[in-house]
Amino acid sequence: MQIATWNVNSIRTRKEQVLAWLNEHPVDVLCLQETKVIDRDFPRTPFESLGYSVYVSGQKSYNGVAIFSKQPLDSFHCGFTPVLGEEIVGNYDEQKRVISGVIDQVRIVNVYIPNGSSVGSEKYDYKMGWFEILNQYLEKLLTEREICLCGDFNVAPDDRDIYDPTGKDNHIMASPQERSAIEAIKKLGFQDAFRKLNHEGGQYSWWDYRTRAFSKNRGWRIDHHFLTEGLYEKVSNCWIDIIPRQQEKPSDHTPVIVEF
Amino acid sequence: MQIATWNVNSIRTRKEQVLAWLNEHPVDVLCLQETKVIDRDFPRTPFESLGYSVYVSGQKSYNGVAIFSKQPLDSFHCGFTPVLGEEIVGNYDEQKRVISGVIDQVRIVNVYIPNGSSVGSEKYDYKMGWFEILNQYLEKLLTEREICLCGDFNVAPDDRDIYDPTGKDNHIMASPQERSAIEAIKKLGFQDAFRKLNHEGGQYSWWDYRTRAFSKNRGWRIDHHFLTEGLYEKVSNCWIDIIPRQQEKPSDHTPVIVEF
DNA sequence: GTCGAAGGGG
DNA sequence: CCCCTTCGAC
Repeated sequence: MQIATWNVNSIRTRKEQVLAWLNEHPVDVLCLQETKVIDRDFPRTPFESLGYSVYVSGQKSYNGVAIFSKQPLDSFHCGFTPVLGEEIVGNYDEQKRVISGVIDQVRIVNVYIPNGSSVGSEKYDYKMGWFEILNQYLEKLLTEREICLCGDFNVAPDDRDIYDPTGKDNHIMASPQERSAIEAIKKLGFQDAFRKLNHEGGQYSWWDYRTRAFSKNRGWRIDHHFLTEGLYEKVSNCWIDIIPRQQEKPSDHTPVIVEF
Repeated sequence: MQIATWNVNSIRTRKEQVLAWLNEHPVDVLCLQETKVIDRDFPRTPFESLGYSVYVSGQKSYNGVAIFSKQPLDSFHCGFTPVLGEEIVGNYDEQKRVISGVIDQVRIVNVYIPNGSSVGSEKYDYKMGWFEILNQYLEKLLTEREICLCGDFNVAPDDRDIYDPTGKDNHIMASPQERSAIEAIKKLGFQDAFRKLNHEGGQYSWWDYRTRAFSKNRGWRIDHHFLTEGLYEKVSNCWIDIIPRQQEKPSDHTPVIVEF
């Protein structure tokens, strides 16, 4: 089974590129982030024509997640609330950042973790609060079955995951507190699929548009698959496909694919 | 000599299509309207690389005209003021709608005539006032040499030039007053090059984006070449190329070419 | 429908 | 740098 994750930065703008990529890489599951479209306007049909079942949870302008799956998903839900209840979740489901379903007794959890703006900002606090809810949500789901938790985490787990880590310890996506949140996920029993087979740095999944970072390969590895032990041990490959980032009008992220 | 006119609805957005068209149709002169860009930001270089001299008169967001010419232009000017003086022109040169130069003893006058919004509106009055100044401007230039007056006139000269003329006599681009303004130009000695060789209706140069008018061929012929007698008698062909209007992300207008 | 602008976001 | 929205224009 191949499961890919890709922050597409607007599915309507990236539709043709995603279709072309799926034709070349007919993965079993594709998890999308930043679809930026309400469910009614999601361009489902072309992906359904490719043989995918399409599951979406979107909002206007911002955020939004989706799962394309060759097999229909079981036990599908959106947001934290169906698992944790409104009491615990509060308003953390207002932004559409979580979508999940089960395929072959594996629960896929597709997340778009808040960016956090800058360390210490209000949005940073929201990010950290979001991680706490995510932790509780995962704890509940772990009682059921194996989990593939993937998506855009907006965190580079360690210094190998940044083109130049010097002076980045107070930088968003690299602060100790954000990395602790990743460690907490690992403590639950999740392991970084990419790091099973790739031990070197220098492989990235996101390059900032603003500084023309891609042409200088000033990237970050912030898109991940975190797997429970039963899946992790079966991982045969995990790689980043930078080709889509080289196209005309690309997303700032590029797909990451795990195979097990 | 071939002279084309094309309202491109933003030269920056249409750059590649105009380049592709010029490669297929290496006309001697291309007159553009609605370039929608200040002169500093006009993408001159790709057209110069094709062998054209580039003359521009643009403004931010709206209007804007340009001439591409295989031979450099003589006696080049922009607006009415160089010919009529500020006294007569008033503020009619604030909007960039006129550009002119001489090639092979022929004066090219490229115009983007105001749309006029709706009959009786303030913008309609501006359009009619603009026609009056144009008339005076042409009278002056007629003392010099033959003239090719071309561009987007925003007027369908007669009922053959509208897909369905019924009930259009109070419609913008078809009102008696606008058609009188075209008649006044003819009275100065100009003749509609397209009508020398095409007597039937049903050939259009503009189709509204809004109503998907192109797919239903609900068009208007509002882009013209008006020629003085010495040129008109030499006209060997005049045709509308609808291919560019069939492309992806087209302008709402398509090129019209005269040959003499 | 499509354009450019302006403003918010990353 | 690129996306989205809202706006006026045609």
